[in-house]
Amino acid sequence: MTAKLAIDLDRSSPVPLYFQVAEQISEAIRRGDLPPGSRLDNEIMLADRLGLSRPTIRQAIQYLVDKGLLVRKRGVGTQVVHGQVKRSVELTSLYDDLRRAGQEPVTRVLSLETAPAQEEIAAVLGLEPGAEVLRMERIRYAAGEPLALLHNWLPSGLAPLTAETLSERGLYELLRSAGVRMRVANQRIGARAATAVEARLLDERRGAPLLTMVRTAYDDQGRAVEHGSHIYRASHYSLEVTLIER
Amino acid sequence: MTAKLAIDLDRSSPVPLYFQVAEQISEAIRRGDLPPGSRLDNEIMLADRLGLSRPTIRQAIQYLVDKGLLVRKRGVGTQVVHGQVKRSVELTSLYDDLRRAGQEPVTRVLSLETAPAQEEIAAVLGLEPGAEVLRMERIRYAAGEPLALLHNWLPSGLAPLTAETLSERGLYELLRSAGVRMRVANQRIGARAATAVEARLLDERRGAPLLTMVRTAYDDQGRAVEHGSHIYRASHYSLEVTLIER
DNA sequence: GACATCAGAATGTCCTGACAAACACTGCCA
DNA sequence: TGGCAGTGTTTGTCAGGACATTCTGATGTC
Repeated sequence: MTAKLAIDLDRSSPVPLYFQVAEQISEAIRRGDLPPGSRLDNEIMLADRLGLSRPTIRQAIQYLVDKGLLVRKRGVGTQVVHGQVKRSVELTSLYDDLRRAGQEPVTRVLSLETAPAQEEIAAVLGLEPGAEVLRMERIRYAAGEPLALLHNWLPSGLAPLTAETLSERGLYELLRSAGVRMRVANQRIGARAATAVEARLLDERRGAPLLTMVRTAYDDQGRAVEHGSHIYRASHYSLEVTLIER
Repeated sequence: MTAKLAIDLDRSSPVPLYFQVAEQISEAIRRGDLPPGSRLDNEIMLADRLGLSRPTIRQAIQYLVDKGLLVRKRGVGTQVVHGQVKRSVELTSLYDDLRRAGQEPVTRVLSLETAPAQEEIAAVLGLEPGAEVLRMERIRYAAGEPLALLHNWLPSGLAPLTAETLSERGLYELLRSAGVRMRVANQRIGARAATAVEARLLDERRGAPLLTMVRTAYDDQGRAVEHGSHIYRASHYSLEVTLIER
């Protein structure tokens, strides 16, 4: 059964037509106008009805297929995916995650300084050994409890960061608003027992299981923009990852 | 500087032309013929030289941009991404990971049985409560040491699995060769201390930190095809995830 | 009644053509 | 010498058309 699905286009807008179409289909799915399993009109009909060409419609649909919202099958048609597929893969930060979960994260900046990079850090960031890097250490609280100990290194001069802004907003948010566009991140997730120092900072017992994450994020150009080594209280936090295979 | 980059096409092959182009560019990057940062010819020249149209070339390049191998900028051109971007996001299994790392994983099947699904399991798999599911428990060894305790539930009748085949190959490999096409997976990663039973099975001390992963994988249609609850020895294993943001 | 065959429907691939927008560079002018 | 406007290059978007491939369901035959 085909929903009527009203889509209106603004040809004078700088937003590409295919994107306008994709957004409105996506909205319809989110609203429930297009329930899981329902079939879209075929591409030619859609193109006809909206006064667009088939490639434009295809581009819109392809965009949503890549995001995991739609499924196409040759000879069959395009359907809204079944099941509660979560949000697409995203480069999220702990801060974003907590905010989305309705919490009010609080950050305490333990240290923030520029210094010559240690050899290992310079290597992962792709800098000359000894180049200036910004090094910071923070504790993130949620619901009044310490949640994670965050340790980051950034190439110096990337963004104007102060202890004050870092207390109020997340690192990724600050980087994004400074025009840094992160595109690829590699993260390694492990676990280990808390040392005495870590236990004290995180209000855990020594030997308590901690979740560790080491991440390096790269921008458009493949330049490293951030390296982080974080530990989380396993009793209070777990990581969620959604993978989509093309 | 533009490498000459020889690409030969087989128009009689069933492999799409855009894919042939993408594969060969990808190969050239892997071989080092196209070093990071080097510029590709512009799309029109490439199309001209290969006797293809520009949309076909664009499709090939877009494919590689999505995989994180290339970067495009309007008015500038297309470049090979800097930095050592790892493999794209993939739905990997522990077995695949170990094989790729050059190890020879061994699996011991502890149990394998069909039974009515518990309520919770039926819910995550999207089945009627009490529907038949295949439940299995395995231990995975690498280099002679126990590495992980794997607990899985599958809708019954999905693939012909026996304790014998499961000892020799990975679950995901078996599912794939049975025609199951996994496309989306949601995984939650955490950590906790080992219980006495777990410690004995994994040759750890009680209370040792373990990495936990709960994953549900869905196919093309959004139907759940596998649910797993695994624990890994944190001292011997860590998870690696690469995220690409579009 | 079961199986094979065929037609219709839908997406997949590929082509040609055109204009718009962003970026880098050059040369002009103050 | 420094800033600025113009110009060329390159990718981004969009149109319209053609044929191939694959899946579903109906038809027909044994």
